[in-house]
Amino acid sequence: MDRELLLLGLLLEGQMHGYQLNEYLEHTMGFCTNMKKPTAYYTLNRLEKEGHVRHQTEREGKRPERRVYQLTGKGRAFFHELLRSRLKEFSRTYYDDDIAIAFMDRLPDAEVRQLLLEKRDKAKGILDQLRHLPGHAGSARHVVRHNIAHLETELVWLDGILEELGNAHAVKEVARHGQTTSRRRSH
Amino acid sequence: MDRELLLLGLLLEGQMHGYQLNEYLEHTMGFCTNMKKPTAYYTLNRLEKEGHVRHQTEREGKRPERRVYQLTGKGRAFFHELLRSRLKEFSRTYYDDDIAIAFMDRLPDAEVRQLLLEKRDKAKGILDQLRHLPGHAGSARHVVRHNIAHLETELVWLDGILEELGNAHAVKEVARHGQTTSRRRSH
DNA sequence: CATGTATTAGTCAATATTGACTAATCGAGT
DNA sequence: ACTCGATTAGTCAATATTGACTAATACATG
Repeated sequence: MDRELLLLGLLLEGQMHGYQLNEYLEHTMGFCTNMKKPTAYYTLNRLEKEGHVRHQTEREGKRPERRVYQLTGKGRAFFHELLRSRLKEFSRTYYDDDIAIAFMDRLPDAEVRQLLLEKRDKAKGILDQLRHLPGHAGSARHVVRHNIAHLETELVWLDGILEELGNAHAVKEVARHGQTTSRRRSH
Repeated sequence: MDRELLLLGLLLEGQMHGYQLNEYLEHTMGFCTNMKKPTAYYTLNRLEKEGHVRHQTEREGKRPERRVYQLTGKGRAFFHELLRSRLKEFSRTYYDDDIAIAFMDRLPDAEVRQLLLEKRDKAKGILDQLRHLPGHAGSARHVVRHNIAHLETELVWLDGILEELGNAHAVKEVARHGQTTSRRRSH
């Protein structure tokens, strides 16, 4: 993901210390990134080395020292450059789960059906979370709609596979009623 | 992505040497993974260290030595374990491009419109490639349909944004005709 | 006042990923 | 016979990512 763009974008709103940035990442931006804390610090260090951000240390009361980061002029320009380039590129998404799907015919249909039902539930859960997210303002709204749209597509696609598997199963059930044989061990 | 599952799955079909595996990855599986060569070798080494695959070296003619990899019994069991676990989990996809979308209101609408039109073209290009892919057999068919479905969703979503931007622009044009004032600066 | 738990603010070692490189052989054209 | 580009088979150094850890303060509660 575009870690640099994200951090620069957050700092564009005003200076922040590391902890605030990570709060923001995990809570407010959690619906569109999964960047972890050490990655944020790593990226901030890189941005600083390149002169896009700078920091001064401060402390509040007797709490540990903080680094308060802020954008430099160079950083602001870099943000806009990155933003333009990312808006016009399209980065193809590869779906992690596709690998398993590609090999699913290695397992008996009935078992695959059960497993995919579990997957479907989990996807549905995430979709519901997104739907009940407090309404985001501005462009963030598009991002929420984007993720909802893709999750809906995911469910429709999964249901398609499940139906195929279900029908195959039903057909087999019917066939079993017609003849007495019991077939199929699970490897 | 699930590099281990993919390599084990390929080796399930029969032994292969490194070059063949990478050919397969890049060409036959290119539509659902972007694993690169060094990653494949790295993963093979790990799988070997764990006893899931083994190799013997051979050479054909005077070509450089090859390592021919094959699954062990342990590897076969591990494949099925991984497969079950991946089929039932749902791994949330985070879209790289969302970060830029979240910040798009930092640029003037008209420019964003142009940039997103470029993005749309690129997405459409990939969709067309997928559509003209030679028909895959077995479960691979689901994977192709999966990716096509998501790309179609992507286009619909992009068109939604473009229409909003277009309309806003149109409204602005109309408004400018009606009154003389020009409103709305970006930020 | 002692103790446990949450918050704050990071670091570090281990792992994963890949662009760029090496180095040999082969085949086709000249 | 020689050269040039393609094929074959990897390696390596650099970069990116994160789980697990440290360490201090604050705050509640018996």
